[in-house]
Amino acid sequence: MQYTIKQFAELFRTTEHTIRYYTDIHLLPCRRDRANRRVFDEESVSWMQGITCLKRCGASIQDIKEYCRLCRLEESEENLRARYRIILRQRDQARKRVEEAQATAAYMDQKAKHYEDILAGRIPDDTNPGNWTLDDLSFSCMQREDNPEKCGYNPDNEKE
Amino acid sequence: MQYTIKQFAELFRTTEHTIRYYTDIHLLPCRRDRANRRVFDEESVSWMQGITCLKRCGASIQDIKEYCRLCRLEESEENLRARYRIILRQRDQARKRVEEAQATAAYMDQKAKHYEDILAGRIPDDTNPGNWTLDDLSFSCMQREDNPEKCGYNPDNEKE
DNA sequence: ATAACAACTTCGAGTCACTCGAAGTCAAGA
DNA sequence: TCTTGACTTCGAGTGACTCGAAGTTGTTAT
Repeated sequence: MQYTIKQFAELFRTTEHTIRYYTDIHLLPCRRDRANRRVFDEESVSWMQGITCLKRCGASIQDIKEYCRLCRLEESEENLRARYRIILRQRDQARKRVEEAQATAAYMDQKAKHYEDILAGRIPDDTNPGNWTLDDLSFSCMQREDNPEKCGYNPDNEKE
Repeated sequence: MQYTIKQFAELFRTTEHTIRYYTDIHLLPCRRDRANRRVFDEESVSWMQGITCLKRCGASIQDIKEYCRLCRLEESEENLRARYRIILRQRDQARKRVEEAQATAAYMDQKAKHYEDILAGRIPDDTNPGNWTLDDLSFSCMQREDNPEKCGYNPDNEKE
C-alpha cells in the first residue's frame, strides 16, 4: 500500500503542511518517486504511529528525534538500554496522564451533576467537590478589604 | 488563609510570571492590598482549580474566559444552560483524553516489554503491537525504488 | 536611617510545534 | 493543452506561556 502525502495526512487526521514539516525535520522518513513526490507506505504508518504515541506521552520533538537517532545507530546493548530508558520515562509520563485525565473527568462529572441539580430545581449539594466557587462568585466578593476602588475586579473595566 | 503571589504560584507549581499573566488577562481575579500587591485566598484557590481543570480538559484560554464571563452574569436559566453545555463539552473532551491516555500507556507497556525481551535475550514477540517498525528500521529500506541517490534518507546528510 | 527584600510595573524577545498563505515550479493524466 | 496535485521557499501568525531586565515602590530588619 502506497500513500500520497494527502492520503497519509488524512490517515492521521492532520495536514500536508504538518507531514512536510515532519519529513523536513527528519522526524518521519520518506522515499520519493521519480517526480520527487513524497511516497508513504506501511513502514511510514508504523513510524507515524510511534511518533504519535510518543507525542501523546508528552515527549517533545527533540525527545522523539533522539529516540529515532538511537534507532538508526548500531544495535549495541548500550544503545538498547538507552532506548529502553527513554521508553520507560515516557511510559511513566503516559501513566501520569491517565491518572490526571481520570481525575479531570471525575471532576467534570461532578460539575455536570451540579448543574443538573440546579437546573432541576434541586438544591445543589455543597459537599459536591464539583461545586467550584467559580459558579457562585459574582466577583463582588473580590472587592472588600483595603482600597476598594482601586483593587477590586471590575467587569466594566475589561479591555478588549 | 492568604497567599502572596509567590506562595500561590508554588501551590500550583507554576511561576509568578504565569500567575501575573492570568490576572492580567482577567482569567484569575485577585484583590490587592494597600501596597498594590496581589492577594490570593481560598476563593482564588477554587478559581485556580477550576481553571486548571478546564485546561486539562483541553479548553483554550478563550473558552475558559467565556465560562468565567457567564459565571459573572446574572444567573438566568439560559445562562445556567449555557454553562452546563460548556461543562458537558469539556467533560466529553476529558473522557476522550482518558481513553487516549490509556491506549497510549498500554502501547508503551508493550513497547517496554519488547525491550525487556530483547535485553533478556529472548526473541521478541513479533505479534506484540508494541513492536514498532521504528526499532527495526535502519532506514536503508527507505532507499529502494526510483532514484536511490536522490531519494533515500541518508543519515549522513542530516543538518544540525 | 539605611539596606535588603519582595512585590510591582512595562517592555520586548524567545519558545514550541505547528499553521497558514502565497508565489512560483514541475510532471503526469484526461 | 490544461488541469491537478505535488513540490519548493519564504515569511508571518498563533497560543500560552516563559524569561529577563530595568526601574519603582513599599515593608521589614538591623
